[in-house]
Amino acid sequence: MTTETNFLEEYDARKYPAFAVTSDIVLMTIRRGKLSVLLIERAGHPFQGAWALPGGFINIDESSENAAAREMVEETGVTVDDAYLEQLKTYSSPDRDPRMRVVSTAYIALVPHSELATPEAGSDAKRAQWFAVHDLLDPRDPEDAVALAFDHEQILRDGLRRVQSKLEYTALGTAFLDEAFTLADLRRIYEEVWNTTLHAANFRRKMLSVQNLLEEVGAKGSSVFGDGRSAQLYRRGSAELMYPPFMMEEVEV
Amino acid sequence: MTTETNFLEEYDARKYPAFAVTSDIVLMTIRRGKLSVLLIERAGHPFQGAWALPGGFINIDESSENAAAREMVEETGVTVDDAYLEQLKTYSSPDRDPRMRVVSTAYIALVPHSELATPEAGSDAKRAQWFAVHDLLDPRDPEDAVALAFDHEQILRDGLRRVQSKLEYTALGTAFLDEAFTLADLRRIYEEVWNTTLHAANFRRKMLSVQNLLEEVGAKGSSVFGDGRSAQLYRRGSAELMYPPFMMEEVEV
DNA sequence: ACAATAGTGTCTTTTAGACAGTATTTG
DNA sequence: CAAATACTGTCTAAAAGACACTATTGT
Repeated sequence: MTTETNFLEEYDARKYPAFAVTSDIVLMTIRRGKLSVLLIERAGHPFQGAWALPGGFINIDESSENAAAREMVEETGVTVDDAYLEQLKTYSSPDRDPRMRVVSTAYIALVPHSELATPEAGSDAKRAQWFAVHDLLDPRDPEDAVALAFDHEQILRDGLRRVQSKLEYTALGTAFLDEAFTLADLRRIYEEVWNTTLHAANFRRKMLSVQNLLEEVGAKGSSVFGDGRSAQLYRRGSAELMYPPFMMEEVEV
Repeated sequence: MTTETNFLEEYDARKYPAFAVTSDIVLMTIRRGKLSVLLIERAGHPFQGAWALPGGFINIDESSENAAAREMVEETGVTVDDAYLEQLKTYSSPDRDPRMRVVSTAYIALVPHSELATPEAGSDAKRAQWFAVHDLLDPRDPEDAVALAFDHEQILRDGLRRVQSKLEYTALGTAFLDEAFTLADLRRIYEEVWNTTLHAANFRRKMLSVQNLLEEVGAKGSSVFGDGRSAQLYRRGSAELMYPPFMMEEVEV
């Protein structure tokens, strides 16, 4: 921490504003065919009883990414090996937490649902629950409306948009799936994250046309919710990026 | 963590690790035809004499974005009205600053070069200088190599990549230009940021085909470095996004 | 056998890339 | 007028979208 002598004084932390720094995690999976996010019910004030993203304070000797991974294990039982983890954005509005000055770096975590322990397995006894993301953010039924604590609804919206756009030009969709999956499985990921329907034949042609994106695994299996003919299994290949990208429909202005 | 009711006490900042939080700014412009970044020579330890991104501690009552804008004015004379400002990423490795625990949120700022006061106009007397980004990050001449302080080279690389990819699907290129510009001006922005050459006729067709991306301004003018026939002037239109995108060449693997 | 989904082939439309050639303006 | 760049038109290749049809598997 310290190397020299005279500037130590000058940079004493007490001479600068001190902040609490947290990591919040947007943990998403496809559960029962729906894009879902894990939320935790707040036990204390403020926002008591409201739902919030899992997260917590980062330790003095760890990075915020490390903190995100640690909190995720503690609160959800998901370990980083299973999860894709990516920094989303940092939220620093001075009044985002009424108690104190907290700067929070949000992370996106994606997991195959099969990897998940029951959320209740977290070490502390807080109640955790999966929520369907689209129902929560754009409720058709008023009953689906959920009030999120702090600025967590904004964080969730930002996280959803990030995942949606990354599906366009990366192999990120596979992060929702087990190692071996069918093209129908992958297509359903796209359909659910984008909240749309896709043309199966064209989706196949597109995905298989990208070099090294997917590679066949030497077996056939049934798609997750299969009900007919079983299909070729694939695993993720070495290509990280799709070029040209596979774009969502243009957003209406 | 917290489950109790006397939360005020429990959330006292002194009970949690306290961090210094800073904002660093990747301020870029096209100067003399080259994509350039403003760096400041460090006066004190560590990395004394090395070049660093402008930035500084955020105040207890402001957001990190606000701090970035404020520091930019203080150190470079550029005000936010002139600049495009966007959060890049947060850097939080525990050993990124040898003196103390500092978490820094980096921002990208883009300005038309004509808007710039001389960098020396900053309030504190530190030396500021423009560097050509591509020469700095990928020096062909060993003389161009510049050692950046802290993890600022990584931040600059991340910032460059962000700007490069945003040119693909947004109207961000116009942030480098004055209000009225020619298609040749805009093309030169793309060429310089992507460090490539583009086909002028196809570039024109692409840009003009996106609805509301550019609108004619009722006059002709000469391109910034024009030497022949003068051209139609455009200003940025209402469209934020380009669909379909205008992609860089595929990155080699 | 039938239902259901996997997978193939092909036609059309759109977009990208290349490039020839004309039009205008500056010096 | 010459040099230089703006601008237009057109051909070709690649990719996207739509859709008909065949193949294979589970029940």
